[in-house]
Amino acid sequence: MFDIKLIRENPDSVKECLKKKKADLNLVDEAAALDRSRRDIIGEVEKLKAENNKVSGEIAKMKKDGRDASAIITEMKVMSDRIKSFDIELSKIDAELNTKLLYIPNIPNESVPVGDDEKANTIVRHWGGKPAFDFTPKPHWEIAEYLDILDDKRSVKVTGARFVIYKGLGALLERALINFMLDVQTRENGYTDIMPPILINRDSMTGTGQLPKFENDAFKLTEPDYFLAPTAEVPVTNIHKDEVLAERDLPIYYTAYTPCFRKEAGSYGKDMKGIVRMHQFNKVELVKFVRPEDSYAELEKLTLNAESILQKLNLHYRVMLLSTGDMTFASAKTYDLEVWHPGADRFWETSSCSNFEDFQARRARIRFKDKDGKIRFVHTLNGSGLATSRLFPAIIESFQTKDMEVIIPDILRPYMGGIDRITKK
RNA sequence: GGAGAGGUUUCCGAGUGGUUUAAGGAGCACGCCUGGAAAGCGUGUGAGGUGAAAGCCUCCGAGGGUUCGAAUCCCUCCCUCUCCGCCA
Repeated sequence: MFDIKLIRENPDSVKECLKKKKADLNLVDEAAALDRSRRDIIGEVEKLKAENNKVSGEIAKMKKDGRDASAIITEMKVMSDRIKSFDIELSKIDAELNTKLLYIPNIPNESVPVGDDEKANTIVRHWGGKPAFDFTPKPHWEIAEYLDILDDKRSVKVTGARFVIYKGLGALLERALINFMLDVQTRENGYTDIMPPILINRDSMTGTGQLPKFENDAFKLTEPDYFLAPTAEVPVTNIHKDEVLAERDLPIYYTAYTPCFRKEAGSYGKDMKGIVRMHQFNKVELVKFVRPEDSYAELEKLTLNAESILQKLNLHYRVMLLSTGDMTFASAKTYDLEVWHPGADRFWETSSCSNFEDFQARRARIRFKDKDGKIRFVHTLNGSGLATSRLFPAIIESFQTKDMEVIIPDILRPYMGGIDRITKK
């Protein structure tokens, strides 16, 4: 949620910042105008209410003394009607203003490169190197089909396009990855394991910023008014919705595995091969609630926590700092981790690590009481740690052999009953 | 899904149309007392909005309604508990 006070105090610098994020700047002026009339009406109606409260007390006293109050009561009927019509007007303006604010994106941090799209993203660092092959590496869908570990034909019968069935050692590898990632984050990096609900109510979807603007991107139940979680970020961040935390509780680190559901609206026909763009995929998520003064240091740590998974798996990747035009609506700063897919001969985003500052906290009303007893919004962060739909292919493609076997990375073998490779049955 | 009972401030808990400006108690904070502590006594103790400030306004699960006036009466919804049904 955008802070109306920033708009009230300095609309021009707000617009300057939001321009970088390609926001509709009219929203700022419209919000400013609504804020002005809102406060005008509050001034009026509160004067009337104060008067009304005073006279009500007098009426009570007269009744008690057995005096006739009918003249004043008649007078107060008029007053009451005036108050009611002001209140109706006010709640209309409140709702309009609130809607405007919910459609304004977060302001990017100063360290974020300014640009229109992903071309302006900058490479922060590389890790590892492209694996060398003495043959042409195959894409994961060819290997997976040969090894019979993924089935994207029968999943169409069960559901439809962009769903996949993991089978046999494919399912085991998927399960191993999830367990391995959760173990690393809980045992080494201090995250608490969470298994949240995956059906989400409207208020929580609004809290993290998916609604109201991006309702078409989410799967939705007809009854009740619930959505399928597009990421564990939504249920996990909303755990502390409407709470005032103690400063000593911070920072809070949560990790959660959930399936994630996305409509991928607007991507028809794109990336149809393999499992990189599914309507349902698996992801381990990292979520943090921190003090505002710590949030940028915490973003660096969170990104390293996500990177550690790729390093332990010995997968080549790069860290990108997203430009203002490529960032999501709610984010103030985002690093993407892109893992190398040798068979596809390209990098694929497998993690997105963001600091939302107080944007989500304001929407979801997540606050803390600081040392001086002052109540402030926390900063929220999250990052994938990681998405298997991009990680599974990276493993299949990076560790393939000439005769289409897949060597299991050492660290995953204990999670797979000790097997060292996937071979054709 | 059915029947019943509930939801009040940090917590317990009173309140069934007008001195409720939400009693009382506990907890917490500060002060007095004390060699120190406990007990006792006193004072204070929520959030949001608005305003330069004093102050004022709003909030008793949520949203509507009745009334000059609602924690209190009416309607809808949500949640909790008990019993029944169903079920992994």
